[in-house]
Amino acid sequence: MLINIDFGTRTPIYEQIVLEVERLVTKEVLKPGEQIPSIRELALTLSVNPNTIKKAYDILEAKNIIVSKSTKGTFITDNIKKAKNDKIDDLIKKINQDLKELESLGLSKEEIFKKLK
Amino acid sequence: MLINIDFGTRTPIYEQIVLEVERLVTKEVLKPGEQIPSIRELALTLSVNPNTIKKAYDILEAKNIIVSKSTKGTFITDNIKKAKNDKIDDLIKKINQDLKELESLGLSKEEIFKKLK
Amino acid sequence: MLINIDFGTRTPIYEQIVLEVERLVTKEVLKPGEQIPSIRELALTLSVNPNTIKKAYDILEAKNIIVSKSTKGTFITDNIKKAKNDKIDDLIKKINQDLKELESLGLSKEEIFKKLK
Amino acid sequence: MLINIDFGTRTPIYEQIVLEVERLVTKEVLKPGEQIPSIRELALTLSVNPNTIKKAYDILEAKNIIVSKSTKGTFITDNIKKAKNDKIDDLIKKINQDLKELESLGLSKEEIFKKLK
DNA sequence: GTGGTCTAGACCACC
DNA sequence: GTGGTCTAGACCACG
Repeated sequence: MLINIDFGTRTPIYEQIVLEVERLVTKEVLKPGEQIPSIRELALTLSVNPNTIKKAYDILEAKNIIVSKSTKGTFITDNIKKAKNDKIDDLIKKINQDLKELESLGLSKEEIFKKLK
Repeated sequence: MLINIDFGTRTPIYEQIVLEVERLVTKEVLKPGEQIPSIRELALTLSVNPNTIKKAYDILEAKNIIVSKSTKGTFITDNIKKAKNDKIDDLIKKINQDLKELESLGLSKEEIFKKLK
Repeated sequence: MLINIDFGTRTPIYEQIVLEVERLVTKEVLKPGEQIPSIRELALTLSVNPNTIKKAYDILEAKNIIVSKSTKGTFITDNIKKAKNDKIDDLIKKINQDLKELESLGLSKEEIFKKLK
Repeated sequence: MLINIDFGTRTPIYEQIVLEVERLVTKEVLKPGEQIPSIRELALTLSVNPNTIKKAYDILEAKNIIVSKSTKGTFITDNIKKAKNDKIDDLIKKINQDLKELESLGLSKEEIFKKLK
């Protein structure tokens, strides 16, 4: 599982892991029903304390993104569309806030859109 | 000086102050050369420890947005245009990242722009 | 870490610490990636308040000389060459200013260079 | 009297005035026996508190660079050569320290002298 | 009164 | 244990 952790940033590691898993899910790299690494395994590959992985998995389970079946392993949930839509709404909201900010700095919509890729 | 602090948020107080001053400067509410409240004064009006204000002012000074003249007070720098341009560049960069993220989630440019205000 | 502090001088303690760490880095006593003492530890060995060490470390971090990783410790940055070159440029600049000053006092280049070691 | 003061620097104003007068004396812009501005006059032209000028003049008098004859005014001393030689020795000492520092950073004498103007 | 420095000590999240 | 934040309060030089 391709997860990037940035040590030395303010956002805690467990939160970064949550975000990374969400990212992989919404981009459909991880698909519904698919099994993800065990806590101990991921802890090793990321060089991170198992407690930290546990915390991240707990949060992901509370968000209905993963489900852990004891002794069997941990799996991606079936109801993924909601996660994806939430992500999209979040991004749209962020962009709209930034656009508002730019306009309040005196830029016109045309000027802004010219700068966007 | 109209500064709103949200206690009980993860972003530290001193950082909120930095952002608020930057906001007031980029929106030209605070103008070059203008004197801003003394450390003690702002500490009182915000009900915050003077050391916290000092830290915020230190960061703003490191960013060349204000200058502290001992025994005289603290003032907005003359070269403010850079601060404003930096802010704009930051925002544009953030938006472009979010747009890229949205496209990688399968949305077309048309779909995205329809949702923007 | 061999740091000498001169209490009872006009230059503040935190600044002396910054200079000492820079010195150790430019002289490659401290090497990229190396861990330096924790805030509390250095505070104890120098008999100085942790807040003072923190301030020094903050400045060094702003200068890209060290990075603080929460719960892990504080480390020397990888891009040290810049720090070293900055130091050299600083010194050259200082010397050139002093040379100019000496010439303006009526000394010829020959007279000056005779006095240098 | 051409004196430049940099407000907003760590070195106190009275000290800057002392240094400036010394500079003018060693460069023989101000000559032995010459009268310099009264405290009140200089205070006005520099927009500085008279107490500050007083403090600077006191120090300059203690250093035997000026002498104030009450009701007559303040004058440059006759024994100026010492002031000049002190200044030169100071500068040479500073340069030698910086040269040593540069060598300890691994630069050879040739490399250093190539960079000097 | 202004900014600048420093101490002592507390609390927090994270691991 | 680590770094990060914050408070309370003291002292200083300067003007």
